[in-house]
Amino acid sequence: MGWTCGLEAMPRPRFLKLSEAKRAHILDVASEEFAENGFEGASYNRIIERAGLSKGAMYYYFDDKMDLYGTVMQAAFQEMMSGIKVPVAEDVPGFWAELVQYYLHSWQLAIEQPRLVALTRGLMEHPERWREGPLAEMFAEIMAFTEGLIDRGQQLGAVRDDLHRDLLVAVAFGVGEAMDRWSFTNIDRVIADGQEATAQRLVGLFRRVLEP
Amino acid sequence: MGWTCGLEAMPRPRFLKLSEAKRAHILDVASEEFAENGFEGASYNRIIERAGLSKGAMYYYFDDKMDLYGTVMQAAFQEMMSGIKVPVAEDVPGFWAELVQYYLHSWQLAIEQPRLVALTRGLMEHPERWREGPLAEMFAEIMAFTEGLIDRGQQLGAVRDDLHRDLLVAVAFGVGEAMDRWSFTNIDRVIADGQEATAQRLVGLFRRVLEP
Amino acid sequence: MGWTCGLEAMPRPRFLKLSEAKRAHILDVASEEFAENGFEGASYNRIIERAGLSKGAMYYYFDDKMDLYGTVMQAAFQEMMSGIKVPVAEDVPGFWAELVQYYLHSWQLAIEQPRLVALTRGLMEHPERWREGPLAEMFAEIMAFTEGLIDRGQQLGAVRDDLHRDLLVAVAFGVGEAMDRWSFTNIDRVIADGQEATAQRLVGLFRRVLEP
Amino acid sequence: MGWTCGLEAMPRPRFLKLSEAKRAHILDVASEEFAENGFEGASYNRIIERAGLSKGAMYYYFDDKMDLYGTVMQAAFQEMMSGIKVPVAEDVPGFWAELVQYYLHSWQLAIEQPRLVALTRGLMEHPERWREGPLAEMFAEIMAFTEGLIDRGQQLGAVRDDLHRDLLVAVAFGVGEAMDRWSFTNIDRVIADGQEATAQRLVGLFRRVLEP
DNA sequence: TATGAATGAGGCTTCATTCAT
DNA sequence: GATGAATGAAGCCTCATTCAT
Repeated sequence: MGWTCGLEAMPRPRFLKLSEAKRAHILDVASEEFAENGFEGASYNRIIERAGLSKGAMYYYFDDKMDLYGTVMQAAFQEMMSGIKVPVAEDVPGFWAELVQYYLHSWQLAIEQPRLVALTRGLMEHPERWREGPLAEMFAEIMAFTEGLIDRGQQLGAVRDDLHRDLLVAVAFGVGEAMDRWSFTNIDRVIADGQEATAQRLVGLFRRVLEP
Repeated sequence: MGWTCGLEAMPRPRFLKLSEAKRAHILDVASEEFAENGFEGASYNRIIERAGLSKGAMYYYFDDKMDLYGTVMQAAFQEMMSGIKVPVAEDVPGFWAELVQYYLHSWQLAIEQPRLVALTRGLMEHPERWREGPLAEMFAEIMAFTEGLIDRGQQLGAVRDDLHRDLLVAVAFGVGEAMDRWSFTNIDRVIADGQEATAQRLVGLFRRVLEP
Repeated sequence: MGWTCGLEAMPRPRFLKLSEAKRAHILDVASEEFAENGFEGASYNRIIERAGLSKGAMYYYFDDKMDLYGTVMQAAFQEMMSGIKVPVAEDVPGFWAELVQYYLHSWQLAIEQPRLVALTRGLMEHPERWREGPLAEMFAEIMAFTEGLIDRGQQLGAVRDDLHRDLLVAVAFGVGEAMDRWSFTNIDRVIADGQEATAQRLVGLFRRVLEP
Repeated sequence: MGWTCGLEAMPRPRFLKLSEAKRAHILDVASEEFAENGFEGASYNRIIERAGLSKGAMYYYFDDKMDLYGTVMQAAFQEMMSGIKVPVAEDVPGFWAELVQYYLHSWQLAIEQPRLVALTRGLMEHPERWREGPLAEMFAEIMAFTEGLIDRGQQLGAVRDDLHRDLLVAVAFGVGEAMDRWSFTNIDRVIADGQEATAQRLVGLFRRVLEP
């Protein structure tokens, strides 16, 4: 199975009954606030006000601030994972090609929807906070996917196995995030150098870190 | 020139008149609060209370919350930079040895004073917030040092020059942070594998990324 | 005449059209909430939710929170009064025997259905609130019954008449409630001493207060 | 030692530094609200508003609603216990005289300051709620005093010992409360019959319940 | 110098109730 | 008959900051 299974985990029937437009508007307002301020820094009142809802209505749709946050994050998560399938590479070149695709996909997404990056960053900054609760499984899924990727690479001999897998995952994440952040800040250089060429050079960094 | 120049940049004459012990206590309490909760999440009232000061006194020493934060961060910055000299390597092996020393130094510091890590992380999470204001120059100094390092490496031929310097810096930072975070979370593994051996393996990752 | 007359006093035709099971379920949920939290502390929303009804339905069956409370209290009242007949004693021993039966009956009920006790207690705590409104007549009925009992006792010479009847009633109530509360809290002692023996000792307290 | 020891238990230095008038006004407003509505039913915002304070000021004086409640209850407790000394009776008549004095004292107080009765009633209604927390010791003191009284009476042979002490205490409390409540509601009758004569008759009820 | 009383906007959440459908 | 979306006042509490003394 793919990665959409996480979706059913947090059903909010009343919210889902809203019109697509209204739902999108609420999530848009909320995700903007959460992206800019993180969970703690975001003002629930401000979200409610900007969404044009009454207090009661918001609490009718969502249990509380955290519930809304979970919903926003889940939508973001789903969008980030859309188009990403379970790894299927059968040989070393295929593995790297697949990994490159993954990165390019997320890179593209980050450029098109920078808010997703901010949301994810806000989430990853305090991993201990989400150990339990509705966001735990999102974490678990991301981790499971990444670890599966590394495992596959090691099986194929594409990925080094002289370091702890957790460390490899952490460093790969760090490299990816740094690249995203850089390309985000220096978007004009990316365009100047050509998106394709830049991408090739960026993903090369992954191989340097991960290869045996 | 060394790295202590940052200190004079933000003079707070009234605070400096306090006794060393009192000053240290205030900064200790404040840094704990900021480290645990970040800037926005920290409660200025709580800091004042725990420091055993009156409201008036605190607002006499510091203009406001941000002013205190700046002072705390500057002290942290100074401590992190203590013992770090301007790079002097004259050949490629010397350059890597110097870089290794830098990382080992910051690694050791992170293990001994985890609060510094938390403070720095809190600062780096919202770099756009500090573009202007008292913290801007701290950023500038760190960047200048790092860029100087990279420049030196490229002059010596130790560091690749096919990528933008900013990107190299960003990725190196990302790798370093990921390694710190990992070694912090898995401190028992570090000890089990031996601190020395772990360090060797960790800094090897830097070379992979940076070498031509 | 018996004590069921109270029922017709507060007709709620729409609620009565419900099936017996549904009616019982609603009253069960509501009485639990009211028993645990009193009238003010109870959450009407919570009752509605736990009863599995829609908001509209609940407000269709009951005018408002107070209306539901009145219905719950009336059902409780009816249950408490079930099996209690108008006093018929013709002599002094018979009077005391009858009074003992009344107490034992309510004691048994309190042990079997502690919720009734909580409901009644919540009602008695703010008697001034129910001076007017649908609960006033319940009060009146209880008082009428009790006063009739005292009157009968005085006629037979079983009950003292040197104190105001209201005072006697109040004190008798107070004694009864204290005994209930005590036996409720110390149920293990009641069982240890034997329920029969305890009851005998408890009702002896009534006679001490009421006898000439 | 007397009964004033409970006082030092809950110091609120900032509140105590207020002028006597302001302190009295705040406690007056608060005690009225708590007396009328109990702890849960009372509105902290309403108290703040009626006291003419800003929100911040109130939270400067008191930690929270419960803290204010504790302070109010403690003042009430102190007033109720004022003039009550530890029992000293040496013989049976002295014991009853002392008990009568206790009741008359509290009766007088209840008539003069009915709010105290309401406050106490609100407290006693949910004893389980105060098992822990700042009010626990008030409970303990009241109980210790009452039990000490009963014990003394049993030692002298003035009080029956065929019933559990707890039961005796509970019933005595119940009788006292009922008498207070009655005399409160029927204050005109009390005056009509003469306060002295009424008191004599009322305390006679205690002896009936408690004597061997 | 130094205090600490005072502010009031804003934080998240629950409430009983209404009404268009 | 019956639904459930919507309301907005009110709940308790924390915040960074000011200012008369």
